[in-house]
Amino acid sequence: MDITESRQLTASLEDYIEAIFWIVSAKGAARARDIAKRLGVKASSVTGALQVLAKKKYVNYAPYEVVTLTSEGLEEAKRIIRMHEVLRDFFVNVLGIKSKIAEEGACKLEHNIPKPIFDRLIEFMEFIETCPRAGKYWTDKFIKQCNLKKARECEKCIEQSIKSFKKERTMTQTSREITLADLMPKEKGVVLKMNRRNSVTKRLADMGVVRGALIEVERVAPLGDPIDVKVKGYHLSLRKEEAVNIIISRG
Amino acid sequence: MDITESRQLTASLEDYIEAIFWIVSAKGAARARDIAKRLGVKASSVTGALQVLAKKKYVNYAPYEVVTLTSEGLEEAKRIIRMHEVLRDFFVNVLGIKSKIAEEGACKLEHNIPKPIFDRLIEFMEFIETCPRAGKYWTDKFIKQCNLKKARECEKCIEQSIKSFKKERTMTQTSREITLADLMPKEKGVVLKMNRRNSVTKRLADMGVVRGALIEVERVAPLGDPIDVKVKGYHLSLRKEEAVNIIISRG
DNA sequence: TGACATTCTTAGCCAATCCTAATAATGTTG
DNA sequence: CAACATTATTAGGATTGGCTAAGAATGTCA
Ligand SMILES: [Mn+2]
Ligand SMILES: [Mn+2]
Ligand SMILES: [Mn+2]
Ligand SMILES: [Mn+2]
Repeated sequence: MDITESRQLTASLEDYIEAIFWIVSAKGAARARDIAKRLGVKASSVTGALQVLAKKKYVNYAPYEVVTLTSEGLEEAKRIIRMHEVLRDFFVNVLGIKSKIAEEGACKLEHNIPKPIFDRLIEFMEFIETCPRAGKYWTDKFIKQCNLKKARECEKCIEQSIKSFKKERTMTQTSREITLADLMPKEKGVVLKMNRRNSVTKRLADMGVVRGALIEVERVAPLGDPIDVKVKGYHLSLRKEEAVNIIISRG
Repeated sequence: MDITESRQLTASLEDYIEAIFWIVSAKGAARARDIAKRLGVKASSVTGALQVLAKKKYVNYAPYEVVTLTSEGLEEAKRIIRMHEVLRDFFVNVLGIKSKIAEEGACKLEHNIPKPIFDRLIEFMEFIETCPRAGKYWTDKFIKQCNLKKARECEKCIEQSIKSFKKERTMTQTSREITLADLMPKEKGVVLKMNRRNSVTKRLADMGVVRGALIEVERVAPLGDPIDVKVKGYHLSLRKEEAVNIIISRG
């Protein structure tokens, strides 16, 4: 009925975009054969999918030539990969699932998750990481217990928990405020304050860099600029002058 | 290639089975129109699905007659509904998602979850409910925080947590052992011991009634027999003489 | 019982997504 | 550059799962 080309993406097409993204990341461009291999389909199926994706303007494609993503395609790829990674991290870090099964499961489910559930899952994972009553030790406890098929020793856990609560409390009281630029790769912090209000902070706020959010440093360039961080499943790249305006507490 | 009829079920067919189960539960038998309405498809699509399901032996079907599930169909229905309910309960009870979105999301995802992930999710939900460091108050805290978009007051939470840990510890020490038959509907307990080893306890063990498992009483018949319980997402019906052999601690 | 309404099935269509087999384009190498 | 290998596309087909439209079966009620 509508004359305009539908830009709708099916689960299958999303997987093609995802695959193309990763192959392009690794090799600069994707060939049909690479895509076929990665997705476990025949080359003729890839040609068909590419023609559809090209019509929808998600890929740059001409017969017998290599494939890249358009800017719209790149946007979609990032969206899909964010879904994939959040789910995978939940499976691995919280549920303690083995990496391979977690990847496969994430890639099956990533296309069907309602947005409110996805958003809340991210918040929940943050809550687990930052709440003093849970934390890494707590999830590890769960995973270990599952793998050992062993009853919990709550007595010990409670005692240790009370101790670490008290320690954390005194630490929190004495710890100085630092900025995001002070963190090393793999370190995490909780956003306390954003010093400037401008278009950049607004963009960050849309991505979830708000008071209370958990932020993780992924990479820091040699001269400390830019800084790659992860917030709410988004991978962001910040300039140092932006990072120093984000006041955080280590944790 | 294989001459035998495939019994493979697609996501769509699983939804038909699920729908038929609920309609039969409510009305004794399902008509094509009921199914069409529930799934939001046209009646002709239902006829097609029913013909496929009948060939695969999941439904009792003859043209113009009402539909019921075969015993294989019933088994599948229970499996699918267990998936659905576990996911829904995770979304509602842990993530604090609104019931309608949780139902829809569960029904989308239920067909694609790898078994190890599903199993571990159940264990994780049990862990949250039974670990003294988490518990209902903890998840409520998370949900409330999300809905109010309000920073956590960890100080208070920690203090209260320490207090309730100590209280729980003394309670646990003084509490007498009771059996599953002593619980009222909606009460939960953790399995401490199974007094008898026989085919019944073995069947229960397969369903997850083992030491440490969380078990919830759903309904108790007027004379206290049978007792409907939920364990690991399974709905089981136990006779009282079986229930008294399951030693639990309340909570 | 007969007319009309409702329900169900059939026939035919379409889109998505995979496949195989044949063919075309491209790359490699002596 | 010619022969051969590799890679990509096309053509044709199967399956799944929806749809509309037409008609058959069934139910209802005066
Ligand atoms: Mn994926
Ligand atoms: Mn995927
Ligand atoms: Mn369902
Ligand atoms: Mn479903």
